[in-house]
Amino acid sequence: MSPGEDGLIGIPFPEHSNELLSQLNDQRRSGHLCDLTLTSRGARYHTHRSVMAAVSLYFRRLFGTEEAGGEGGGGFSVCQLDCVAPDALDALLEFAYTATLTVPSSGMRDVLQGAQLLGIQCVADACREILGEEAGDVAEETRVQYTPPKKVTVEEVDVERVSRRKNDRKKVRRIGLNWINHSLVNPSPASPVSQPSIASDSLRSPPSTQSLSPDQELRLKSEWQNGDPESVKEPGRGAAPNGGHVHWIHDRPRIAHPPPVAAANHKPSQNDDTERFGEDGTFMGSTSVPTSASERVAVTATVGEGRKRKSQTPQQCPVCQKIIHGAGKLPRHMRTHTGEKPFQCSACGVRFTRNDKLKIHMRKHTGERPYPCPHCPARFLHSYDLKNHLSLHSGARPFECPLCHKAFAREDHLQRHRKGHSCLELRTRRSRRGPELMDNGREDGGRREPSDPLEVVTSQAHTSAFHPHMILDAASGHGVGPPLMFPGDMDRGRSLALQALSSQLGPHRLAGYSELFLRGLGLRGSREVQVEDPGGTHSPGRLREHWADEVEEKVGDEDVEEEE
DNA sequence: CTGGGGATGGGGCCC
DNA sequence: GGGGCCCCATCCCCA
Repeated sequence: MSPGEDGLIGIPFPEHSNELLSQLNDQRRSGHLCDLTLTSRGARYHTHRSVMAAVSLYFRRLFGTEEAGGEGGGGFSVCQLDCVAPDALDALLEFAYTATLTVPSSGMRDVLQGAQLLGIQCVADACREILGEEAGDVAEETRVQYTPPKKVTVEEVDVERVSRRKNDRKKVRRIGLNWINHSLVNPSPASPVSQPSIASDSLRSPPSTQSLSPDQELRLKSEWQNGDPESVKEPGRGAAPNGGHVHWIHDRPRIAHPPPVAAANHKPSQNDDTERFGEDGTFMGSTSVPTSASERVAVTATVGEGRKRKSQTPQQCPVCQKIIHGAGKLPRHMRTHTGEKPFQCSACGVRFTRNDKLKIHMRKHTGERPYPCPHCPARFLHSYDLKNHLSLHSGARPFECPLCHKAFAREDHLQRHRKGHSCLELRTRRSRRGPELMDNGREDGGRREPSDPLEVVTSQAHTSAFHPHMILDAASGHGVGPPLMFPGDMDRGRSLALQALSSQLGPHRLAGYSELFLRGLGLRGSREVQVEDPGGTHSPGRLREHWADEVEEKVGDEDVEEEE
């Protein structure tokens, strides 16, 4: 969706995905519209092909090859999965339809194996996390870890005991979105040791192989179609607990579908079903994998703007599809997927993925804190810590909440504030921004464009406050604004009201009704007075008008046009 | 909830 | 091209 398109208004419904999943789960439980039956050792589970294809790399590719073979995606199928324990299969189905994996700890290993066989990477990662295993350890059937049976909800698993908490979460998110797309580079999704081999293979692969030519793709598809079931039948690597097969039984009518029009040009990269956003949300550009040096340079030019010079030879991660800039950086990045930590502290044994991080860590043992504060005796391990610390001395709080105008010294604290529910104050219409407002020395007034689409959403989801400017901006067709969102339940009515209004008036007209509409929603009025100068013109936090003012500019322009 | 320190991943520069 | 070093952004944890 592009809110920037003229005349379009985008209204996200954040609950939609949950409701959709819930509906699908209801259908599954009732057997309604189920077009796929999974069997495991006599147990039968009705499900939906589309859901399984969405959640499982195995099914995705299986159905994908069917599609490519003109067999179509409809009909009814039975898939025999004796290599996946019934309980594990049940848990994985529950996960697919609820985004929550509930499994007794004693069955975690079965679930892990099932997840790996079916290519449900995020579940496999979570299981590994719980089992305390590195990727690839699973094949070591000799490892036995007994844990008392207890219910564990993976979605809510608190991995606070694990140092790599954030990374794992990120990894899960990334892989959940993108790993499936890696099917052609990793043609053995069912292999329990596939994940580490991905990395190592990719590291051995020349960069040119990271972008598959159509021929390569077709060849790999063929390999998958022909070879992968074999690999499943022969887990060989200790995968199948019973040495069983994954047996595909076709008993549905074949519906001939023409092969995808762009099959020959279809790349296994982001073009499929994921946006081209990096882990941090950076838009990777409209091209897929850069296949030539010039293309790579072009991508670099669009992605890396922070430094003076472009990075050298961006490479695409075969796992998460992210473009990694800089020569020699891909192996470093790959370790974030493999969990490999080759750098160990000789003093305490802690391991790190990167040598430079180990070096910083060693400062803890040596007592070295190379970043001293010039104003106080404080010293810091990281330069950025010093930077943060210096803001304390300066008193600068350049990061201000656009809604409650609370100022923060650190950007991440503002982000936390905005993502949380602490901002209950709504202050909207302010006097027009004057030139004095950019008084924090930053061109953007302390504002950073949210690079992560999720961040965009959460930014708008911030608090229960309804941010009218977003509507106006989107409706006015200026287009730079993110999509609309009314995050809280209390705003749902407003959302519905907006829908109704928009449907009657049309988005263009809606913009013209800004004042009326907002007044009707009771979102303007008394606040206007108190926000005229909430902090004093020269207060440290008077750096204001980030997102709000930016869109307010547009609103003002719109108003002028309306008056004219 | 906020302030502050630490951890971690990505990018740029350089050798 | 690989890797070291550094800076930066972001996240997590704790008080």
